[in-house]
Amino acid sequence: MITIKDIASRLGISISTVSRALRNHPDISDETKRRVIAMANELDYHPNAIAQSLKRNRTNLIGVIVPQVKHDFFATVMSGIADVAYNAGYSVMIFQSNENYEREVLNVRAVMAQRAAGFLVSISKTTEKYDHFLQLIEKDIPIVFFDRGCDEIPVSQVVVDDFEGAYKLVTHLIETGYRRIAHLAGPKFLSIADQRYRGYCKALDDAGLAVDPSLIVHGGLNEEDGLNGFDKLRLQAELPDAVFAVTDPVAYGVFQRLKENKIRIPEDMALAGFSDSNIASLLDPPLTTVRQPTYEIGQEAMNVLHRLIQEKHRIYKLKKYILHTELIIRASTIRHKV
Amino acid sequence: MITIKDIASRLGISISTVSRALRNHPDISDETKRRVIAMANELDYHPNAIAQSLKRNRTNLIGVIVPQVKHDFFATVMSGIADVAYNAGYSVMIFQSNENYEREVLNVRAVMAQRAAGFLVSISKTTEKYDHFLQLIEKDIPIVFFDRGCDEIPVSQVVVDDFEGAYKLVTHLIETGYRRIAHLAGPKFLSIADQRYRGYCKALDDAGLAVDPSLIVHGGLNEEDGLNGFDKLRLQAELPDAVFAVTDPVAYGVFQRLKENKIRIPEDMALAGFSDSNIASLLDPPLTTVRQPTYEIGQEAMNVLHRLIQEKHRIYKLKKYILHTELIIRASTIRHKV
DNA sequence: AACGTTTTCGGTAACGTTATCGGAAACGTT
DNA sequence: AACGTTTCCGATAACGTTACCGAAAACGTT
Repeated sequence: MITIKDIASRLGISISTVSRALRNHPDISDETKRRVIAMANELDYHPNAIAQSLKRNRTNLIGVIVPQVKHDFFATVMSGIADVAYNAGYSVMIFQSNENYEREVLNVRAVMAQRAAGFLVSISKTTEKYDHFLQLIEKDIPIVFFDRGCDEIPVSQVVVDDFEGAYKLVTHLIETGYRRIAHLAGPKFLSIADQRYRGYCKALDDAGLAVDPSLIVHGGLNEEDGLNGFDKLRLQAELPDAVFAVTDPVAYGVFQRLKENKIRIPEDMALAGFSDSNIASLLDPPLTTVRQPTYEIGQEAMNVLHRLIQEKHRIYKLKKYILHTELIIRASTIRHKV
Repeated sequence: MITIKDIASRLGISISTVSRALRNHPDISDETKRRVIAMANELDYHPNAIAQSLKRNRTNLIGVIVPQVKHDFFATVMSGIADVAYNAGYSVMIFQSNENYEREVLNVRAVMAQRAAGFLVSISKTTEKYDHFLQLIEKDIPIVFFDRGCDEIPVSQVVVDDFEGAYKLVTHLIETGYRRIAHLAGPKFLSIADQRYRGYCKALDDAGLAVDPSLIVHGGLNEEDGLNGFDKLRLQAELPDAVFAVTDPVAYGVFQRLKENKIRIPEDMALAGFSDSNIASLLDPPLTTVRQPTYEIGQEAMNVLHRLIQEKHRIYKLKKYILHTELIIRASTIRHKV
C-alpha cells in the first residue's frame, strides 16, 4: 500500500509537506501541490482512513442496528439512510439484532469499538433494558432512534404517526359502513403496535361505537400471526365484518384464511393492513392499507443524526420527528352494495 | 474514552503489560491478568478498533456493494451475509451503487480507504469496465462476486444456476402442454438475464420447438418492464399461450395487464416468473416461479470470502460456486383441461 | 555458591496520518 | 544595510495499540 512516505521520498520532500499539499493547506506553494498530486495519482495513492480516524479521533462511520435487514420495511429505510449518508460523506455499517436483546447489546459494542460517529437504531422487540444506549449517551455519542424508539431515555426519534394512521383507517371503515371491526394487534409493549391499537380504539370511540375486547387479538407482526389471530376470531359466535391487521404481513395471513374458507372480500368481510408493502396492491382484491413514508424515515433519521454529529455543543434537546401516513383505499374495504 | 494507558496508570504497571494481559498473553501472570481485567471492567474500557486496525494493518470490515438494498433479493442476501459475518467476527459495511457505474467506482474507493478485509460485490447493470476491481486484485484484496458476476476478470463468484432454473421452468411449461411460450427477457449483457434466456432457448430446442424471435422481448427487470413488454407482445397477430418473465416483478407487470384485459390465468395464458419473492404465492392465481436460495447466496459468499481472507498464500484458483434453484409449480401454469 | 533457565514485566519503536512549532529563505521597507 | 514580514517547508510529537528486545527476579540444578 502506498503512503505519503512513498510520495515524499520519491519527490525528496518531507511527509508533512505531502500531507499539507494533499489537504490543500495554504502554507504549500501551488507548484509543490501540483507535483505532489501528480505523484499521488501516478502511484495510485489512497489515504488510509484508519490512520486519519485515529489521528482525528473520529470516523465517518455510521452504525445502523436494525432487527432484520430482509424485512421490506427496514431494507427501504436502509436505502434512505445509505443515500443520505453517501452524500454527506459517511459510510454505513449495518448490524442485525434478529430481534434479540443480547445480540443488540453486542452490536452496540461492535459499533462502539469502531468508534462510529453516530448510531441509527431501531430497537429489538425483546429489548426492555436500555443500559447499552445509556452508555452511549454518557460518552456523548449521537444516537437517533427510528421507527421503533423508546421514551424512557433521552434520544431523538424519527417515527411515523401510527396513531393517526390507524385512526384514519378505522374511521374510513366506519364511514364505509362496517360496524364489527376486529383488530389483530401486535405486542402491547411495542410502541408502534400500541399506537395503532390506540388509534383503533379512539376511532371507534369518536364514532360512538363500543370497543369490544372479544374482537381484539394480540399477537406478533408476521404472517403466521395473521393465521393464528384469525383462528381465534373465528371462535366468536358472530364473525366481525371487517379486520384491521396491525401489519400487512398479518393481513396476508388473514387473507389466506379468508380464501381458504371462501369468505369473500370485501362482500363478507373487509380487510385492511398497515405498511403498503409492494404486495398489497397485487392481491385480489387489492388491500387497503396505510402507506408509511419508509424511505423518507431513513433519510430523515440520517439527516437528524448528521446535524447532531456536527453540533459542537451537543445540547440534548431531544426531539420526536413525526412523519405522516397516507391512507390507501383499495378494493378490500370498498363497501358492497347492500 | 478510556485507553490502556488509563488502566496502566491506575494499576501502576506498564501499558505493554496491560495490552498483553487483555490479550491473554502467556508472559503475564494470572494474578496480573485478573487485576487488569477487573480494572478494565471497572473503567468500562473498550478497545479502540481503529488503533488495532492501524497497528495490525488489517481490519475486520467487509465492504458489500449492491445495486439496491431495498430490493427483496439483495436485502435477503445481505441478511445471509450479515449473519455469517457476525459469527466470524466481521463488521459489514454496505454501499449502494444504484445501478450506476460511477457510484460503484466511488464505493470501491470508499471501502478501500477503510482498508476493508474484503469485498462482496454484486455489480451494477451499467458497469462494463472492471478497472476498479482489477486494482483490488493487484493490491491483493480478496473479492467475491455474488449473483451478478463477470467472467472477464479473475474473481470467484457465487451464483445460482440461472440457466438450469430457466430450463426446468420452460420444460415444465412444454410438458404441461404450452407451445407458444413467450419470454420477457432482461438486458442482454446482464449475465443472469442472459443465462435465463439461454435456458429458455435450450429447453425449446431440446423439445423440438422453434425459438420464435417475435415471442422474445428484451427489457429491464422491474414491474414496468412487464407492463411494456406485454404491450409489445400484444402487437403480434397471435398471442402466446404462456409467458416466462425474467423476474417476478416483470411477471407482476404482465399479471396486471392480464387482469386488465380479462385474460384468464392459466386458462387463456400461463404466467411464470423467476425468484419466488414472497408475493408470488399470494397472487390469485399463485405464481409459478423458480426459487433461488437467496439467503444461502449471502451465506456462501461470505464463507468463501472468509476462507479467502484467511489463506496466507492466496493462490488465485478462482472458482464459481453454483447454487441450485428449485422449480415452484403453482396454479398460474397448471394446464386447463382442453 | 555459582550457574542456567524460567517467569514476569517494562521500555521503545513502529503503524499512517495530522498539528504544532520553528526556521530558512525571499521579500519589502526605511 | 539592517530590519520586520511573508512564504514555504522540515522535524517532531502525538493518536491507541501491538511486537520486539531486553532485563530483573525467582527458580532449579549441579
